[in-house]
Amino acid sequence: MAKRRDITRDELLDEAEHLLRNHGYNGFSIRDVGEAVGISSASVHHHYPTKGDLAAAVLHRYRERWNAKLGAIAMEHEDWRGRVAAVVAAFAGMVVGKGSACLLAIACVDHASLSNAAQAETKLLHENLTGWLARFTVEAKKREEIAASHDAGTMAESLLSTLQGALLLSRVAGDSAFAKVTTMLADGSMHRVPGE
Amino acid sequence: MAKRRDITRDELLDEAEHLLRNHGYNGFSIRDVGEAVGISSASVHHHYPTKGDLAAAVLHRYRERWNAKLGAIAMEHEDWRGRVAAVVAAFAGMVVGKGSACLLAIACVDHASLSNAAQAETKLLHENLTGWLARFTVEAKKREEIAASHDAGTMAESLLSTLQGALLLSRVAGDSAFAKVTTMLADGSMHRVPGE
DNA sequence: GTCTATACAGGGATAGAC
DNA sequence: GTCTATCCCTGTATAGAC
Repeated sequence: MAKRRDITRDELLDEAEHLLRNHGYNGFSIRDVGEAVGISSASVHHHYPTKGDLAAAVLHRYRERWNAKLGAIAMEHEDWRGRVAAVVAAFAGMVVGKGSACLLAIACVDHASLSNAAQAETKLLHENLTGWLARFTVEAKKREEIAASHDAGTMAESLLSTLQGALLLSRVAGDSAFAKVTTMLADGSMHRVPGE
Repeated sequence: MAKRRDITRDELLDEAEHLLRNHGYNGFSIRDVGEAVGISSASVHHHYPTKGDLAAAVLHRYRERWNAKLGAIAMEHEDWRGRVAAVVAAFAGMVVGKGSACLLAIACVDHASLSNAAQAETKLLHENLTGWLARFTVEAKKREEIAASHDAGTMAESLLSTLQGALLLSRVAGDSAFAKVTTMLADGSMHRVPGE
């Protein structure tokens, strides 16, 4: 049979993303992706010539998803606490459950194994995420919702670091540990209210 | 020649740790370890029968090193800020530079690939690290150096999460980003002083 | 777009000599 | 304790038929 069901690229990316999250870049094979979706490894190569291309595509789609999500959060929430809570919820929702772990963390650990394209996507992913968080921080400072003790870039990096770390550690610490840490974040305990 | 130079286990562990940090568990081979230290893969297997055993040994030694370090910090510093600064410095020293990344983060990402022994070591590593940090937190609360707004376990987990995340992200964000985040941590901006 | 077949490299692990 | 040789499997990738 010439075609079994004409796999869509999204199906391929879904499986690749799932495997990448749970096993790391060197922990899954093109064959694994094919089997999961019901085609041969040769067919996977038809859609994405190399494993590096596949990983770059997965990262690209992931990044776009995050940008859409953070843009929506920026629209839906105007206050700092609301935005932080929404970001935390987004991380918990997009990322926890079927395999936890954010692709950014995975990509950092496996950075040396990635293709140039995938490394570039990783850098962009980090820049986009911190960019949004820094924007939120700047606006919150203008509204005097948080103290201006540190620059926005550093606060954004710190917030992202905590989220990434907590997500990663949840594999040994359990989901409840992640929930506790993010609750602490969302409570705003990281950022002093001005006047104190 | 029967023996070229009688490799010590520590040499093997040094190289294995270096490779594990920089390439992840599935990103290096037993052959790589052997070549780096100057022996064949078969000889590596003589010291550590399986790759899982080797990884478990690396993690075990790493954990003991951290426990020794944190014990020393507990002795040398009595105040919260001093201890946090020392922990941050220890992370920067033990971990940044030749390959950054903490083995705990690596082990979490590659968790599914690890042997039972290595997974158990990972869990212990996490427990030991959070254990020390929680102890520091409890004592700081008693001395009223920090507010008792959250339980010690959560604060410890949060502190460790931030450190792990910042270390990981430094691969794309640069060492300066790690420095800024940890400076913010060491300043104690995470933890309100009581009475505010 | 999918398949089978295949090339080729690399990885984990073992056997047995020295 | 180290070596060489080897087994067997897996991984990436390609060629060419359907």
